[in-house]
Amino acid sequence: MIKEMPKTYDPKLAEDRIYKNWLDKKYFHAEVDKSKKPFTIVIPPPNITGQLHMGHALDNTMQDILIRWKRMQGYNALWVPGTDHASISTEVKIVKKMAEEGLTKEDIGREKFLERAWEWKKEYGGTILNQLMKLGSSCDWDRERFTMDEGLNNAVLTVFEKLYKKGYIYRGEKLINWCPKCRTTISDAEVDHVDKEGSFWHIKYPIKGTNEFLEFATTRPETMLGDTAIAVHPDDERYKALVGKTCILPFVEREIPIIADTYVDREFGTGVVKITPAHDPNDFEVGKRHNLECINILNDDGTINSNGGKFEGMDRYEARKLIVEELDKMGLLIKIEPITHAVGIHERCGEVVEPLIKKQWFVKMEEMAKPALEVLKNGELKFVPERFGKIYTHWLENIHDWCISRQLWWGHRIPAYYCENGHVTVSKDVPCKCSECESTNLKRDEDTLDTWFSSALWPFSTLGWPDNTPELEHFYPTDVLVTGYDIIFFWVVRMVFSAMEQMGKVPFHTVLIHGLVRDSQGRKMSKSLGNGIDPLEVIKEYGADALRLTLITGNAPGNDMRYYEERVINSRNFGNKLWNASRFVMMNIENTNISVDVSELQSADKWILSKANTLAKEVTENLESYELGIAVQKVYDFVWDEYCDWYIEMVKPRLYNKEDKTRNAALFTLKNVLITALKLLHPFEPFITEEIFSYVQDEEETIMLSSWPEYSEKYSFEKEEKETELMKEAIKSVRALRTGMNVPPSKKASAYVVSENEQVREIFQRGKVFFSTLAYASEVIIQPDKTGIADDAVSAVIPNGVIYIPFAELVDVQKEKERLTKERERLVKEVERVDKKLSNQGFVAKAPEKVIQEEKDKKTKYSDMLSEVEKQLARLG
RNA sequence: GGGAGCAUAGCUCAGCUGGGAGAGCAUCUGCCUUACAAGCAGAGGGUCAUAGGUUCGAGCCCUAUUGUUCCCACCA
Repeated sequence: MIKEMPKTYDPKLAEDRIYKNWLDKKYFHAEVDKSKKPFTIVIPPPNITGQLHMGHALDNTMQDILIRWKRMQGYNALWVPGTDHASISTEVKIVKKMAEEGLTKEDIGREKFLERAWEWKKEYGGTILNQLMKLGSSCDWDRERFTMDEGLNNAVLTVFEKLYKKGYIYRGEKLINWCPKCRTTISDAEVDHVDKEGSFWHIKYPIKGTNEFLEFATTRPETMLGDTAIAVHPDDERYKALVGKTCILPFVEREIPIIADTYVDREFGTGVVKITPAHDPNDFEVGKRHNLECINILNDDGTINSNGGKFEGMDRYEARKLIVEELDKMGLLIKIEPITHAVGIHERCGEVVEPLIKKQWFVKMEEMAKPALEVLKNGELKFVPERFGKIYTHWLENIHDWCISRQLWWGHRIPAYYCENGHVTVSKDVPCKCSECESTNLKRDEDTLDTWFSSALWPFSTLGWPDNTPELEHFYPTDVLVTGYDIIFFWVVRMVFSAMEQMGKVPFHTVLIHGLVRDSQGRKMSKSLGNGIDPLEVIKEYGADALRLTLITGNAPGNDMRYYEERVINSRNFGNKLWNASRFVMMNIENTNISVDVSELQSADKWILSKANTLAKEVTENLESYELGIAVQKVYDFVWDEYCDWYIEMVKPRLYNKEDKTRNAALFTLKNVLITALKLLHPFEPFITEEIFSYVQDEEETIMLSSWPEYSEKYSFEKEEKETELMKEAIKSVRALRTGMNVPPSKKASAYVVSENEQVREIFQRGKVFFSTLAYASEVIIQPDKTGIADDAVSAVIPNGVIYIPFAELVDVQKEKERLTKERERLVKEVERVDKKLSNQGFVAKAPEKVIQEEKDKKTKYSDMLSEVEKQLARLG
C-alpha cells in the first residue's frame, strides 16, 4: 500500500501522536529476559522542583541516543527514570511559599510540613518527567522511581544502619559549614568560594603584665569573641620571647596564651595570627594541637550568642561593625586595609557560610575511597573523555569525612534513637527499646540526611536493592552514566564508593561527561541573567528532533557549547530535506515491496549502496566510542550530499522513464538506502524517522524495534564507488567551467568527452546521461581523440581525460586562458609536493606501502593532468 | 598555591589511533531545474596562538611561552 506523504512535515502534530503510540505499545518497557544481553542506563534524577532546561535536554538526548541505538542492536535496553526529592532546594521553596501565607515551618510543625511537601511532590513531581517525554525520551515509565519512595527509603535506612554498625558512620563534634539562612549544616561540596571585596582589619591585643601589644590582622573581627589563643611561628625571632605569655582579649576580658605553631607564615602580615578554634578550620586544627578551648560565639541564625558578652543577640555583621568602632575608640585598631578575599557561600542561597562546631553525623571516607580509586585505575570504571578521571581521583585522594546530617525536615530522617540515659540506638526499623539499657523512652534524631546520600544509591536502589530482585540480577551493573562535569564530586564519586561498598561491583562501566549549554555569547544560562532558553519553547517551534540534532551536532564530549537559533534552524532544515527526499521516493514508488537481483543494479546504485554500507560501519564505530557528534555528522552529510544531491539527481531519468529496465533497481536502491539512513538517524531524530519509516515500508510497525544496520560484504562495491566518483568529478568540472564562463543554465551546449583510455570511455558512456541532466549538455560525444572539436572550445581537464565544450558565440579566450593558467598553477604545486615527498629517502624507506602507493598514483594523475592543461593553453595560443 | 580545558575560515565549532585543512552560519555569483527557495549550482576566505623538539611526515605527540575559561585549595 502506498500512502501519500503530506507536502510538509509538522512536528507539532506528529510528535505527540508518535510518542503516545510508543507508550501505548509499551516499546520502552523492558522485562527481565535472560536470552538477551542487558543494556542499562539510570537517569540522573531531576529535582522534583525542576523545570526542564537545556542541560537536561542535552543530558537526556544523549541517554536516549544510546538507549535507542542499543535497543535496535537487540539488547534488552532499560532506561530507568525517576526524580530526586532534592531535600534542601525543595524545602526552601516550600518555606518560601508558606511565607507568602504568613506561615513558618515552626508554625505548622513537622508533620503538617511534610504533608505539604508530599502534596508539592504530587503536584510538581511529574512535571519534569512529562517534559522529558516531549523530548522523545524512551524511558521505561513503568519503572519510575523517587528517592523517597518506600523502596528507596528502605535502601537508605539499610545503608545507614550497615555503615553505622561497621563504624563508617559516626556522630561527632566537628567543625562544619553552617548556613545561617537555611539554618542547617552543608557539606564541603555545597560551599562555593567567591572573591569578595572586604577589609583587612589590623588590630592589637595588650600583652598581660606589659605595656606592649601584639599586632595582627583579620577579615572577620567579630570572631575575636571566640579567640582562645594568639599564635606565632616557633622560629620567629621577633616573638620568641613572648611565647608563653598571655594577651587580654578586649570586651570579654579573657586571658589567652601566646602559642607557637608552624602553621603561622612568618612572611604574611605581622606574622601573628589570632586563633578561633570554633570558627575556622585551620584554627580548629591548631586548637587540637594545643588543647585550646573551642568557644562557639554564634547562634543558628548567625547572631552572637551568650559567649559574646555585651554583643549577644546582635547579628554577626552588626557586631563586626560595632566591635571595630569600639576597638578604634580603645586605640586598638591600627588600620583598615581593603582586600579581596575568598568567601565561602552556600551554593543554594548565596548566604555567607560560617564554619562552626556542632555535633553531627559523618561518613568516614578513608576506607571507602580506596576501592573507588582502584576501579578507575584498573579500568573497571572509565570516564569519557578520560581527563575527567583526574578530577574524580583528585577529589577522592583529598576527601574529608562527609557530613550527612541536615537540620531539615524534607528528606530521609536519620534512623538514630536516643534514650534518656544518653544511649544511641541505630536501626532501620523503629526499635522498641534502647540497645544498651532497657529504656523504652526513645526519641528519634530530628535531622534528615544529605540529599546525595540517597542519590548515591540510585543505580542499585532503583532496581530493588536491598532485595535481590530479578531486575537487580539482570540489569545491574548498569552500563553508562551520562552527566555533566559539574556533579562529578556530588554524585558520581558517591555512587561509585556506595556501589563498591554495598554491591562489590561498579555501578556502571562508563561515565559519559558532557559540558554546559551556554547562550549565544558564551555565558552560562541562568535565571538571574534571564538568558535561559526554554527547551520546550524550542520544541514547540522547531520540534524535538531539531533540538536534539542541534544539541548533538558539532560537539565533543565534555566540551561546553553555545546555543543559538541559527543552529536549530539548520537542524530543522535538515529534517525538511529528509522529509522531501522521502516524499520524492514515495512519489515514484508504486509498491513498497521491491525485490531486485544484484545483477540488475547500475553503477550509481552500487555506489550509493556501498556508501551506505560503509556509513553504517563507521557510525556504529563512532557510537561505540561515544562520538555522538561525529556519528550524526556523517549521517547528515551522507543524506544531504550523497543521497539527495547526487544519487536522487542521478536516478531521475530512470524514474521518469517508465519503460526504463533499470527503474526497479533505482527504486529498490532509493528505498533501501533511505531506510538505512533512517535507522542510523533514528536514535538522534526519533520522531521524523518513525514517521517516514511508516510510509516507506509496511513490513515493520516501528523503526524503534527494527534492526540496526550492519556492514555487509554483499553491498561493498569498490569498483563502482570509484566509477561514480570519477563521474562526479567530471560533472563538477563541467559545472565549474560553465559558471566560470558565465554561461546560464538555460544555454545548453554539446560536450565532447575525450579519453585515450578505453575503460574510462566506457565509464562515461554508461554515465552519458548525467552530462545532460546534471551538467546541462545537449549532446554528449565520447571519443578517443579530439577530432571534430572546434578550436575555440573551452575545456576542463579531469583525471584520464578532457571535456570540451564548444560555445558557438561567446568564447572569451582571455578568460579561458586565465582559468587554465590558474589550474596549471594548482597542478604544478601538486606535482611539486608529490615529487618532494617521493624523492625523500626517509619517506620511501619508512612510510607504509599503502601511503607510498597513494602518492605514486597521485603523481601520475597530476602529471597527466598538468601536461593536458599545458596542451590546452598552447591550443589557445 | 595546585590542576584542567580552550586558542583552527568573518562568527560558532568539528577534526576519532600523526599520512594532502572541514561543517553550519555569514559573504559573493548564477538559478523559482516537475522532492525541497527551509532549496540548487558555483566561488572566495585559514603560516591550525607563538617558539623550539620528536618523526620520513605534526592541527594532532613532547617542552616552553602568551592569551583565555573553568575546577580545586585553610593563607589569617
